[in-house]
Amino acid sequence: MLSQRGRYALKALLHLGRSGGEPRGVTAIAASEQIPRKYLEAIMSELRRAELVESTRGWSGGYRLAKPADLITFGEIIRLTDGPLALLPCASRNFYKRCEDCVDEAACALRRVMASVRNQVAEILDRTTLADAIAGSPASRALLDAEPVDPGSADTA
Amino acid sequence: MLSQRGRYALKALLHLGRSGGEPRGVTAIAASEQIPRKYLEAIMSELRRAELVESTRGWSGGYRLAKPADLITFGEIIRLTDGPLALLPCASRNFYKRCEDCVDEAACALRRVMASVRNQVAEILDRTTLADAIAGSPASRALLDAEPVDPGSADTA
DNA sequence: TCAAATCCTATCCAATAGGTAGGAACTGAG
DNA sequence: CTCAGTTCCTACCTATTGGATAGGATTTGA
Ligand code: FES
Ligand code: FES
Repeated sequence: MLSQRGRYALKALLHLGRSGGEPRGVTAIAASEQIPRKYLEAIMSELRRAELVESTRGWSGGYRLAKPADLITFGEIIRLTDGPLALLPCASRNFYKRCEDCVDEAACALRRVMASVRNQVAEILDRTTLADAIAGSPASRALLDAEPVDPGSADTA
Repeated sequence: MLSQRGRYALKALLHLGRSGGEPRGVTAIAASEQIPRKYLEAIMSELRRAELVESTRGWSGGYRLAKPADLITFGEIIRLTDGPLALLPCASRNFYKRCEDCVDEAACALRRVMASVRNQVAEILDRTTLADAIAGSPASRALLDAEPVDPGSADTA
């Protein structure tokens, strides 16, 4: 399960994606998405430091996406807020860490299974963008149907 | 990421699966898998209460699997030790819980994406058994081989 | 009877999640 | 210039959880 913080971040970013390029204030987002205002403030600050959003202060300031919505993937957001997608450190690509107590990593049965899980998860989350989700997620729908992916069709961005 | 506890449980169960039907004591498992003995003791107790393993006490006692290794799936183990497979409560089948702050769940873009992730994860974990993993995971290998193209590299080799 | 095993209850500690408080700094409208 | 509305920053709080240990009661075969 991802953290509430991560869920809020995703909801806020989707909100921004829906709002075109207009800056939206934290207060507006918080009210609209039912997120505690002060908490969201901290989250947006983190997203800004990670350069997923840009901010303008003062008068009619607020936040907007730093990139087009079809260039921001769920994968990068979740990795930012919740860390690894993998179920085990040894099965993660971006946050790899050795399992101290596993004698032979290459032969570890557990790791093999978890690596395949990670691959499937990353496949979806790194391909699905905010724009996809907003549009009704055509990309993830293809994956949802559990058909082996046909490389020729269903091109995203 | 799953908890250390969950990882220990999986390692212990795999160990039992490899040991045929002979009971293995906690001390033996702990030493062999490099798990803190007293901690593993508590974990095994939980697995027994969940009827994944059976125990015999006294002289040459220990634990053994309560069912054949090809009838115990990773899914049920992980759900027991770490709860939901899904990334969001609203995307979980077995631990479903409504998102209080989401107005219209049926229209929630976030939920759609997360539901597709959950389906893929459950697909693997509910099909892969301890026996599969021990045998070199033929089931998960099939899924692993379905791994499509890397988004960053040249398409359709 | 004794040693080895499971079983049970109670702690303990550090880290994290989730959130709040209060205010400094910026910025356009008036 | 002033002011309201905004982001920004630091600090703090509390409950829960993860990970583990302590100490012993209970069972059981050699
Ligand atoms: S190497 Fe990570 S579980 Fe074995
Ligand atoms: S319904 Fe769960 S995130 Fe919207």
